[in-house]
Amino acid sequence: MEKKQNTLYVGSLAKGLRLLRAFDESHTELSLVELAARSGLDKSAVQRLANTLHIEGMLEKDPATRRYRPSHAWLELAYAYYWSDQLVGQAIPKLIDLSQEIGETVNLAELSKDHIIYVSRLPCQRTYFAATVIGRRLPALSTSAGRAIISTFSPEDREEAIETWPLKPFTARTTMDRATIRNSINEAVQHGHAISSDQMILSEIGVACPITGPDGRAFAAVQCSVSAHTWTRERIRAEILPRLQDTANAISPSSQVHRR
Amino acid sequence: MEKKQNTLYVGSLAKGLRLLRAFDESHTELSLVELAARSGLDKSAVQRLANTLHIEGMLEKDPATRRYRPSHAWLELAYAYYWSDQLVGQAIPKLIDLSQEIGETVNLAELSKDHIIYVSRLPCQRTYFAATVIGRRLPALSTSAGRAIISTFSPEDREEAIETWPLKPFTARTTMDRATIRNSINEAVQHGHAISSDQMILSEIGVACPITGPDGRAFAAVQCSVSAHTWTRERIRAEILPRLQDTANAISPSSQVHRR
DNA sequence: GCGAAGCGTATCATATAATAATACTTGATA
DNA sequence: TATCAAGTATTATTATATGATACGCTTCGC
Repeated sequence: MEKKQNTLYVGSLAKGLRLLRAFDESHTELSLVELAARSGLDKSAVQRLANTLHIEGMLEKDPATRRYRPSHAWLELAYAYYWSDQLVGQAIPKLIDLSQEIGETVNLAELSKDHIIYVSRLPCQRTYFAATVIGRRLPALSTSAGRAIISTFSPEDREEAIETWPLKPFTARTTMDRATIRNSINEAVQHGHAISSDQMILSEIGVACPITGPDGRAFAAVQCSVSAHTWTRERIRAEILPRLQDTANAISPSSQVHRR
Repeated sequence: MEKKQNTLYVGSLAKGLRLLRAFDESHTELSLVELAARSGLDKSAVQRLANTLHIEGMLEKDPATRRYRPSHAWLELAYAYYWSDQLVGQAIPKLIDLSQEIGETVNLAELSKDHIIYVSRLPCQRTYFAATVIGRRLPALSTSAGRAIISTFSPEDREEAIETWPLKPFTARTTMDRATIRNSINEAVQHGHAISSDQMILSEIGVACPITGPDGRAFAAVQCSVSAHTWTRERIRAEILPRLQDTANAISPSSQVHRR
């Protein structure tokens, strides 16, 4: 149809990947026609591709309903990812210590273009926003982790991020005003950490400290989510922040002993 | 080459998936020729397929070294998986409670053919086997979780599993003798839980209780990993087991209030 | 500092392998 | 029982993926 591009591009493979991406939090199992609808491919194509994915173990197929679901292979890919990500191995032990000390949920977030993605999560308190969020990708501007990371950018990059990176309302109180976000990030520049409330879930407060590279620019953040019902910003600053900051510093490559 | 099969099979897609699977714990980034070697495809094919995967955001490419790495998209797939797995959502809150109570690492494992796969992990103590293992797939016979699950099978299925399912030595002390494994599983049948030592890592003890479906057959297990340096089997039975068992029972669908 | 080897990149003629239309089967609904 | 929607199977056609080959850039050993 659309002559996609050069001869180094395998269209069938790309189409197959679109099928995988058709699954998300609100589409956990899909029928053939639903897959076709969501991927924009015709029924025949989906039939062939989904069948291939099934044979290759990438899609589970319910024999009764004929509907497709993600398979365990999707988790195996995550497993492979973890080994490939230097940061995760470095950070996990320190994150465990941290979560034990403060007794609250601790996350590791990485910058992924103009989003952040949660790479690691250590749930502690049983909170209602304790849903597993590993692999969740959120607009960087709307998260404490993203703002902490952006706060380490050069003024120009910072401004560009604030002006152009995407926003999406998740709660009624998600900040959609870029001026407000600019203030929040400026505060982060001052204090070395970012705090945000009610961005993803109501009455959730997030605190984050950037993990900086040798050049001082952050590419990840240690983040902590707590309930506004039991915490105030003041108490967070007093009780959580110091340890959070220490952990982030300890993880930052600039502070690492040079090895390997 | 080998005329794979019918017309409902898209070879290019399958080949692309083979590239993804070329990455594992010991192959975290691969060059073009390495990919070719590991996937069994020729250089040209890999060139095209890897390029496609890169364009589609499934592979990261280091501009300097030209080597490929898994991308964040691999985690997004895990995210989608979690939503599609009923059990995870049900289990997580209870697993959090459990890990808080006993203060040790708690895992959720599911049966995946003749392997088990770790679906969820709540690390607690900072142990040296605390490496993130979500998505790790291990021979069911070699794990406490696998044995706990098998122990709920009918005698015939149990025997078939013991005789035919794969084994692989991970440590010097991994049990490779099926008779010994049979004993272990028989014990699990008696007591409703399985304990194993030194199977994956030396001086690691695993305890697991099966999560059973309405038919009494297990498809998953709650598992707990502790260090043999601080725990004995007796103490595990006394202090961990009761709560572990309670948790597994609470998660088992047969015990759930009927909803949805 | 030179030659060779290894790797990534680019190009192209060819036929394989994916396509999309169509027809068949099944099972749910009313 | 008739109708419809969804899943499945088959086919001729051609577009699409193929893999051989050639080029250029690094890296290494001598």
